[in-house]
Amino acid sequence: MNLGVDDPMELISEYYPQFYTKMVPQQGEAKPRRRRRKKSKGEDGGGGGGGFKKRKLSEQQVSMLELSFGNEHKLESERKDRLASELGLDPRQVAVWFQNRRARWKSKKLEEQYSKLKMEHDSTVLEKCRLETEVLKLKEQLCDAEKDIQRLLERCTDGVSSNSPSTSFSVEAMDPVPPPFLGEFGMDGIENIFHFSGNNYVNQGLEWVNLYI
DNA sequence: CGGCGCTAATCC
DNA sequence: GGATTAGCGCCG
Repeated sequence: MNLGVDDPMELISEYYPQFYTKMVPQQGEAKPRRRRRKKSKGEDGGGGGGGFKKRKLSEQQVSMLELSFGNEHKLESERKDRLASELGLDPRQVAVWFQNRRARWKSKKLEEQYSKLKMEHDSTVLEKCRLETEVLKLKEQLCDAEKDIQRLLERCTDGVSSNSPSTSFSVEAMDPVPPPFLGEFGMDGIENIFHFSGNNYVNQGLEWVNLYI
């Protein structure tokens, strides 16, 4: 977002860097002092003493580096050396600054990805919930339709001789026990139901169920 | 070599 | 206490 630079002087510094940075003496004075004590390993003798103050880069230096980073996150050694001399820094400092900056950029991007993923997840959970209630609703409709069918069948078979084999046709077609692969949705005899009721809404509404079976 | 991860040290 | 600067070790 912020390509940075609210101060026009910093833009000028892009074109006259050596001039500009000369006016900004390193606030701690003291030339870049590396070699810092850390846990064990390779303590090269020499002057390795104690009082290293950590010099902070000046605002101008940082904004120049930011500008440069905005153009290109990688730092080829030519650019490194040029930047270093323009800013009056050790090339190593420039390299370190870019490394740290890349690390910050990466973790920021990671965080953005995370929150984006989280939002997607949340809305997916919401959608799942919505679909589950829809399933419930449709199951209820299905149940009602089955009851209607049952009632109509009973009405049909009432006045007719009960031991005629021809009367059992639809009752058997309406097997009330769902086949195992349809179990959860109880879609037994579903074609018969649709033919019978001609309920287009239910028909369309259940189309998606086919995706699950 | 330079990059990166990890981490200490330091600044604010 | 988070941000910044830097050292160290490892990898390609």
